[in-house]
Amino acid sequence: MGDPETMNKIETRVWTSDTVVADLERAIHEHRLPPGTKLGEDELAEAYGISRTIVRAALLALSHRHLVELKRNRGAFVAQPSVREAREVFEARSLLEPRTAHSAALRMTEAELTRLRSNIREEHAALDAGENGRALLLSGQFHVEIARIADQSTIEAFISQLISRSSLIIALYWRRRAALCETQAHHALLDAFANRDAALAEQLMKSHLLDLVASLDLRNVTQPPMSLREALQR
Amino acid sequence: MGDPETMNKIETRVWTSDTVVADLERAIHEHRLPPGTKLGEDELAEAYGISRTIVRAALLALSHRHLVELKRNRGAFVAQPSVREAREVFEARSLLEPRTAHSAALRMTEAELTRLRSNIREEHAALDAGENGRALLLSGQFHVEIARIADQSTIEAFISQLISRSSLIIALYWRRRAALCETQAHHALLDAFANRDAALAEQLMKSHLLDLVASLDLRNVTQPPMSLREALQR
DNA sequence: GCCGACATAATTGTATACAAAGTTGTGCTA
DNA sequence: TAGCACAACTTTGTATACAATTATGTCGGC
Repeated sequence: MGDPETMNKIETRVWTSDTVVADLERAIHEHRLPPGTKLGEDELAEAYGISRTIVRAALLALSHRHLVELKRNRGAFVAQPSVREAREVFEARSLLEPRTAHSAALRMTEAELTRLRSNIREEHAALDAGENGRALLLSGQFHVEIARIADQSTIEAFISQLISRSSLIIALYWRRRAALCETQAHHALLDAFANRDAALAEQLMKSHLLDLVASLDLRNVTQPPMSLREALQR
Repeated sequence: MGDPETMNKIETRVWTSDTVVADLERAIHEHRLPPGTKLGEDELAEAYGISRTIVRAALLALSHRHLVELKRNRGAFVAQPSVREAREVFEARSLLEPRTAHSAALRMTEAELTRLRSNIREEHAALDAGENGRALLLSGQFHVEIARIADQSTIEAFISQLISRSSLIIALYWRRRAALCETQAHHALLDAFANRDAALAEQLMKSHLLDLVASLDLRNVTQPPMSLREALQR
């Protein structure tokens, strides 16, 4: 594919294992790299202008977060969560996020409220601009931000992972319907936070997650591939 | 240090990244590798009879589980959770494990009950034999087994990680007192499971975790090192 | 005698070479 | 022509060589 210039990322930046992980995770979260996409080591190494060593470390990290599936002697692929895994992810979220929202409501400061408000605003703007991937990323960041405000970095790390995996789940199982319900739920949560109503925030988060699961098509039919690309690469 | 034979692991076994991770994780969990221990790459590579490539992958995996801390250009060390991190780990456990015990109670079969009973028996035997490390490992496996029975592999993975980290926390902050309370709590849980009393199991797990935190000395004094070895290697 | 700078050694970070496994394409046979 | 076997190619797995960074030990100056 042409000369290296065309496929390289920003030339000046130094890519380390962590920055490559962040870059790939973002791309996955935004659905620029859909589930099942092959992530060849040489391909990535050339794209980032680094050696396979760093790429492998990044892919290993992503596989530990269940965003990438490593098949021995076959390569790395963007993960394709099963229906089972999808249910499990949202089960885990339902255990973690409502209580975390509760804690966050009690610790919320004005500055943090402002941050959340601007997040919702950006998400809205992205939706209006038709940038669905970016909107989904921002929507996820809203949830992670709440965990951060709760000041529980361990739980935050779990939630962050679950949110990323949720993005893959949405890519696979989302049934196109109302896209606005998301931001509405976030608005409601924000009001609860603004009023420091922890109990309400907890309840709203719980409902929000149930709504999310309900908006998925988790019947076992058409389970694994859902795209012809997968049919040939597995 | 002498000829390679003396420091090698079992010669016949083929060590892969995953098996090395499991081996090291077990050693950490059993306190054979106490917090702060330097894990040199060449040292490990020679011990396992593999190259540094595999060792690095293993250390990377362990760092993602927060069992090993990687300091750039300094090396890998068995993690030393801060008081803050200790509190966070048990906060996360308190969100995950009680509900998981609830689910497990509803799904418990006779075979699984037998497994849990034998686990408690082995833990008792280990304690009697003075093998505290092994007892701690078995105690942790009891909790992970419950998550497995609940049939939620995603939550199980989180709990498994938290249990391993708890082992480090116990190594650092355990205040020597009653050592038997552990097995008593597990016995009580077992009875609840045997009676399929999900509500009771949930409550018992909640109490058990509170007792565990209470048995730790999480005052901020003497926080980081706690051993002279650390004083010089950081 | 104590402190700082420089040289040396040890350890980790990265790239690359080679080996192993898998995939694909071709040609032979039935 | 369909199916199988073999060979060439591609991609990943592992080891190792080299570079960069940090730690250590020594020497000289104050």
